[in-house]
Amino acid sequence: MEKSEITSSGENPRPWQSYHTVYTNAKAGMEGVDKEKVQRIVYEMSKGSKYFENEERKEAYMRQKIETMRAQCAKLKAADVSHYQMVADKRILELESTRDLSRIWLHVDMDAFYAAVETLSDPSLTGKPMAVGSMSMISTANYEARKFGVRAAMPGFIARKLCPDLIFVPTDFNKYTHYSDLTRKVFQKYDPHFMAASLDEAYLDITSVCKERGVAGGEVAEELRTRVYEETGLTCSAGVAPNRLLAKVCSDINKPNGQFVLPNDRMAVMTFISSLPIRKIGGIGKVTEHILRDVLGINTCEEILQKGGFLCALFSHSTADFFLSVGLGLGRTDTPQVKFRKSISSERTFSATNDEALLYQKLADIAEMLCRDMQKEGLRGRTLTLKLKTASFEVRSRAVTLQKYICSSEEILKYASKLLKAELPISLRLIGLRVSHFNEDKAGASSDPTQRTLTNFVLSGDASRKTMGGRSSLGLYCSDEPFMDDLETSFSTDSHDINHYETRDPWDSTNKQDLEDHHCTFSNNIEAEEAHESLSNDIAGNVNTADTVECNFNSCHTVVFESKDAETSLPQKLYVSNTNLVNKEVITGNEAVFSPDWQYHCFKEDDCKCSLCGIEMPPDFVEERREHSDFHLAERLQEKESSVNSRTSIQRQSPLPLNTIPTYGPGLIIR
DNA sequence: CTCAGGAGATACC
DNA sequence: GGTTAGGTATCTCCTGAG
Repeated sequence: MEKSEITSSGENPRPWQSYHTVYTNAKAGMEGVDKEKVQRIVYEMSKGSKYFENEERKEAYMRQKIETMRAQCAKLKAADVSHYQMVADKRILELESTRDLSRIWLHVDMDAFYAAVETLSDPSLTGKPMAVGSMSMISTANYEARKFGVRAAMPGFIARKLCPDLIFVPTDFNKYTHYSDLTRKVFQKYDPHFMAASLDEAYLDITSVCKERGVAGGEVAEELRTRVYEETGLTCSAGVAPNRLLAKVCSDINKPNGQFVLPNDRMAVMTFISSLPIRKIGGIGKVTEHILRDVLGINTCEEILQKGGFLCALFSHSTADFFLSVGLGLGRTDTPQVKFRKSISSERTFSATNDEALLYQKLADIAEMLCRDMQKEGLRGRTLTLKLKTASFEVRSRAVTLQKYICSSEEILKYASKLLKAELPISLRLIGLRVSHFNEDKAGASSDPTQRTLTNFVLSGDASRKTMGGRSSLGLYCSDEPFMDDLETSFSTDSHDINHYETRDPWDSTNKQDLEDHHCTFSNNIEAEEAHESLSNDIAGNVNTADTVECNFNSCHTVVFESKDAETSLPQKLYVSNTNLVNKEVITGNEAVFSPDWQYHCFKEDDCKCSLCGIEMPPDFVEERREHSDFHLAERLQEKESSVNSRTSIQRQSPLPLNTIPTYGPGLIIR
């Protein structure tokens, strides 16, 4: 860490040098900037503010972390050092053996995207320093503004100080989405499975294009950039390399409106990576850069390999692996087939207040916004996280995982209020809400088969393996394709109607018929006690839970049936995973292996008693009855499956018809 | 011991 | 005149339950 010199009087003549911000990192277009001046202005504008004080706290925390790690290093004996060196050497060999130089990846990055789009719609902005954003935060600055040190993630008032003539343009996502779509149409022609990383960035596997046309990656990149310009009037930069991690680094080299090609050659890669500052690597940010530099003296990727032993000694397995891969210039070369959203959130900053009525009002507004966003995508989740930022910029989060999936603003607000209540009194400047753990998402799909939910059981189609001494579905399907389990989660979006018995509300003590609630967790004792009362009223064990399902279900089924969504009344389709049966028995219009209305069979109209097992449920337990029916459906599937057991070939394929593949907003990969 | 969940931190655009 | 975003993902560490 660079230390500012201290004068004999104890005064630090250049205190700004030790004020580290994210925007001191070199960015394209900022080469000629007087960094010292920028840092001084940033420091002076920030000094004394609550934000600044918080940054200092964070900085102190980081320094402490660094000290601790240095001490750890110092404690290592010679024997430890050689041991970890061996561990690292072995790991490096293993990682090296995974090197794949067969693919050609292209990373496209639009130049100052938002700013460029704004200039397109208002040509009078051309040549003038301009930033998209507000006085509190800037999203993007054009190259004229960057000359002054203005950049993304910088507050507008500081930017204005750096560049008094700076023009501010408010963000307009509709506009950016429109242009983003235009660029994506071009990308699609080069790689129909391209990965959109955000509105303005994408990864394309151009291996086939290069082979088919007998041209080099650089030529394809040139052509693609020209076409993007023709279609949109916007320039972009590109990087061509053997993997995505390197392609991303390469696209930044000749920005703006340029490209850089790294050949698919091990020597070329190693030479390229050796002198590369670690901060250029995606995933290594301000903090990691400082830690690696101040603890181990690592500045370049080459030095990562030299310090491999220490990295293995200090960091977790996965983190050390990541660092070593970076040192070797390795990165992902596969094309994930699906990538699903794992959470959805909404947050707002406002002027700090401790007025409780006001805070609840803000909370209600956010719950409403989040609910709207969730409805757009038909999402329901069971974990709700409240995010708070205090007036002193301290960030806290409080979460609760429910036994049912929620999506209405009333429900969100109900639980969010309880979480907030426990924090009062408090002065806040931000409130946020996040919902995660969507139906059967990856995190919800327990790897413990005894904890699997009914849906998971049906969807994964692997039920039999448990009793047959086989491997879990993850093991079978995902051994060499890590995204296959994502594929399974894909069904979750539409599957909330065939669900398990986790419907109880930990805070609803009026629910006398609640089922067992072993997995619910609470964020604070008050609520837990309240819920405990409720739990004591439970009639436990009166219904078989999904956990008890015995599994003789051996892969290979696609079942499609429709039901009505309880909230929206919209028909919901559920696709149960499958293989051979896909073409033979199912996809014939809306026909399903099991009749669509089968799920209601075990409860006759107005009858609260299950015709199959005799269990009774109260008249208003509509949802619960349907879920109970689903349970029997699973049993039927199981029986059906045992009769077709001989068909074992597993050819996983997405059972989602094209038009049902959900599309997501910016930042998500659409496959 | 393993797993799920909670909390905080980090990173990227 | 004061003013430092919003959305998503991932990792680590910790804790309680089974």
